[in-house]
Amino acid sequence: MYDSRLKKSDFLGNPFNVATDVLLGSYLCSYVDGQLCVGKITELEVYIGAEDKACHAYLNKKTVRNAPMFEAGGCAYVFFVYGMYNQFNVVVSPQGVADAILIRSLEPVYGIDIMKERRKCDKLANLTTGPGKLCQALGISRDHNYVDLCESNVLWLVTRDYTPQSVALPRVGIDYAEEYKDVPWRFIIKDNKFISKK
DNA sequence: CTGGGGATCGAG
DNA sequence: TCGATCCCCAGG
Repeated sequence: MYDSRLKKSDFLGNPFNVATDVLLGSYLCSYVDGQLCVGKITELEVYIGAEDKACHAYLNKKTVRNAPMFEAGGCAYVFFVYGMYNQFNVVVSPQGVADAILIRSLEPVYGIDIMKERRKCDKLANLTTGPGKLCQALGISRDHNYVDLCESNVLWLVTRDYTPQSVALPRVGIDYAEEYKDVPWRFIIKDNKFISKK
């Protein structure tokens, strides 16, 4: 189990299809400090470089920080915010197109004791329900920026084993994004309780 | 609700 | 070089 990896071509379709038909319900796996952790992706957000005011690469503007977004689909983009948290994104689309999917919540599947230790928290529902929390729980840091999720033995993705029903919602924490503030580009697994916000 | 915390990037 | 701002979270 957990050996049926997502492959390069899985990341190259329309970003919204990749989000709901490939990534939602698939498994994010990390092997950090000798510890395997696995979580099912229950919540994510789509960011589109060319037009999206909430996207780091709005207007395809490339900077040192967002450069990974311009890599080909399957690349990891990890960035640091608010002085203490990391956020993990899966880059999608072909090289040169700066689209990415922010992973917002997971349902813990394996390595739960390690997650509890890293998070200094015993409550299952609080381990991975937020983009900063899940990075902490799985040991994801900026060391993993640019990791090739199709090849890495540190951070990778495994195909989902069923087709979850998805629900579209507005994205979180982007009040500055004007007309893109309320677009329903956040997707969750219907009726799953491992979600960051109602 | 509040504020900590540090990297980032564009303005000057 | 500086400083406003940031795809958040824990604690009260």
